[in-house]
Amino acid sequence: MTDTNTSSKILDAAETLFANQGFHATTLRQITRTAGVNLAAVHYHLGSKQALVHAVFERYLDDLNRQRLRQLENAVTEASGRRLERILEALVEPALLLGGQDDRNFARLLVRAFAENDRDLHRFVRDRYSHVMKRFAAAISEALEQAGEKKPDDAELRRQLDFIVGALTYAMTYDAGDGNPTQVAASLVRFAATALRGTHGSPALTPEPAEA
Amino acid sequence: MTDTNTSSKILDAAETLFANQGFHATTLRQITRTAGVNLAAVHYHLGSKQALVHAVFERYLDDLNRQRLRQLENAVTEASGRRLERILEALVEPALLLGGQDDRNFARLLVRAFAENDRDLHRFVRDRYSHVMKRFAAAISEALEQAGEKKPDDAELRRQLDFIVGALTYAMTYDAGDGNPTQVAASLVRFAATALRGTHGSPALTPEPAEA
DNA sequence: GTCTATACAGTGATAGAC
DNA sequence: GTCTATCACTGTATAGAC
Repeated sequence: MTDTNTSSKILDAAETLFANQGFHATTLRQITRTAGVNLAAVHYHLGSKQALVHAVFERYLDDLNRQRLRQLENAVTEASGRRLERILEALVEPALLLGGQDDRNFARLLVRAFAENDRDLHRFVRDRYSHVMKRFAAAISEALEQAGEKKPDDAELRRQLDFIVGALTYAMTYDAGDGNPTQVAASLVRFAATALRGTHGSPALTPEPAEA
Repeated sequence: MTDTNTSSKILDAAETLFANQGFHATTLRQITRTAGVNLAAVHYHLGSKQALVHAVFERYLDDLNRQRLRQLENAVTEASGRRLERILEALVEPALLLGGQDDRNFARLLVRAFAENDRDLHRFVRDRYSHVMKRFAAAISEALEQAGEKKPDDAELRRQLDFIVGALTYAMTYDAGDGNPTQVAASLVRFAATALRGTHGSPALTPEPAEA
């Protein structure tokens, strides 16, 4: 925010303007004017508007996932009764509850504008943070295995983690008036934990889905 | 597709180009050239590029939700054992399995570009199809109530339906290679049904979330 | 009413001087 | 590294022909 070099000034200005106006509506001229740098500087330092969006996105998500992993480290030491919930909270809470209202606005707009700029941004993000999701999948699998009767099927668990991330991403787009984020986070954790336990817990009662 | 009037020609050309290139990358000049009409025609008939996007979006989602409601009508007549699954299939399958590969590509891109053009497109869609979600919420509530021990809490059920829609929306953005849509649909239905039954079914075993 | 030709201000990008 | 000048192209608006 108070960085002095040109790249950081551009990133900071872009972050603020994107949060208030969205990606598409924000022009490079606005950004460079706000940052107090020349228009051409953004191309020299970042390459293109699309690359600038990537960079802003990356800086935000790097931070988010760092916090998730930190919270996950504490969660996996939890006694088995609530461990699954603690793990899911580590996934959900940094995204929904983090920071002040400004941060939440930014998160919301960032996610809302997810698909705006290029068609493979989604894939870019998924690849960049796949190790985080792998880590969560492993922790969830371990928690279920310890509490349940069998080792969860990996492919099925991956799909389910995607469902949770999808629900979370959708919830991140809520406007301020759309509901209490604390309540939403708690509901999502309960929803996900119940589904995970129910589909992996007791083989006799929950038949495997037909593997097509 | 074979409509002769100018409006339909524009909508058809836009639909195809959007599906192949995304909203943002597609220019009005491309659209009008493909449609064989004058550039100004899009403003005369639709008003703006944003309005054109709305119109294309609307035409697609009207169709999708019509099919959902039709499938829901059959689902609610199902015997109670699998009724919840049938209802969830009515929500999920038209979105994931519908039509040929072109339709699926279009659905994927449409959803991927959900937030692209204006910041309240999300809200626009939610408002326009809220009656569909109300109908599904009522059907799910009824199915749970009949099978379970108590009437589900409406606010909680609404949140959960949002989670399911979020997971579904996310799954709609999968690329062709990302997984078998039939498998994804089946997994999502099972995931959602398990969560719904588990959180609303037996009060003693599944404590209410703290209502903040 | 419907469509065409034309113009306009603003965009992202880039070559080349400093 | 930075800046100016300039480019092709964008969405939009409108005057006027059919």
